[in-house]
Amino acid sequence: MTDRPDLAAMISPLSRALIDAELPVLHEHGLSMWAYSVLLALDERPLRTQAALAEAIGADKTRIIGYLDDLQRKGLIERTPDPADRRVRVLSLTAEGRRVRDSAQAGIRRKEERLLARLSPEDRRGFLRALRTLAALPPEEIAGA
Amino acid sequence: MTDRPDLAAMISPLSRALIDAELPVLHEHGLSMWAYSVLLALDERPLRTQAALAEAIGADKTRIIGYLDDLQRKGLIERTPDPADRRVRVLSLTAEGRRVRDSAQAGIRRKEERLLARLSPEDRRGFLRALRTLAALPPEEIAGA
DNA sequence: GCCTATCATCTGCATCCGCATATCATCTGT
DNA sequence: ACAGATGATATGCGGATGCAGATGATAGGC
Repeated sequence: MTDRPDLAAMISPLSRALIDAELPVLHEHGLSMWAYSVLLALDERPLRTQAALAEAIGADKTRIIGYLDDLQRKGLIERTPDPADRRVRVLSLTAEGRRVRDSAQAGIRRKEERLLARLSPEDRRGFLRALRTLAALPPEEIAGA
Repeated sequence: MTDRPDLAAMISPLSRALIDAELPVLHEHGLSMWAYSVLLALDERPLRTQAALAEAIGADKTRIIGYLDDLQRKGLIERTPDPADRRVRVLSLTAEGRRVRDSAQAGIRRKEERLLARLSPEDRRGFLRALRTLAALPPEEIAGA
């Protein structure tokens, strides 16, 4: 029952392989991993501050600035000064940003579907459900137990 | 059906959180992640060359040397010159190496069990089976499709 | 015996990362 | 009005990483 390879020993190389597989897809769309993460996070809901964005995608708030500059320069996001608090730059996706996000994500999905096709329907279902559950946990909960 | 977060977007942060959670456990045993990987790999089967080891655990063959030096200095592994080919250093775990590996792994398992306890039995089963399947794939297979 | 390939090792380079610090603008509570 | 907190930004440090040589020892094919 408990005889299994370490979780991390299976997950980490898998994560690395996934990223290696998907990075070329993103590059075709002119995106880095961080840039793609930003587009994904902003699509779910607009964020009011850059610090909140960094927090949401697990990025360093100082390192993320360059990526935001890039995305803004390419017209994929907007940084609007918040009239209610002029320190804050409200972040939002442009129509073009949404388009690029959708087309990049479609490419990613195609790759991932071909991977998931190797699993039995039950395993696939359990895998995805478990992954959602675990990915939703705050890191402290994982560290704590 | 296909409406789900990107695999990589769930797996990568999870992998990161797992590592953050487990690193302190390894450090209690005086091990780094790479060192622990080495112990795990050598326990499964002794490897004849260091290049093969590096390949097996996805490490850089030049960067791994320092970790091997450390492990050898601590008496956890042995690097024996191969009489049949004196260029080669045959790698093996010492009894102490096995002991440290076991006790570190027990700590890791405890943490991981507490995490897996959050899953339903079916999801847990599917998750682990899927993980084994996917982790067994060579990276090229993941990249290729 | 000689040429080429292989193994372990060292070194240097460019990159990325998390983190800490500092600056400037601006907001908020008193 | 003033002090302290907060947001965006720039910068530098230390560590880790992938990668590309270069070297010395040794094997193996011819």
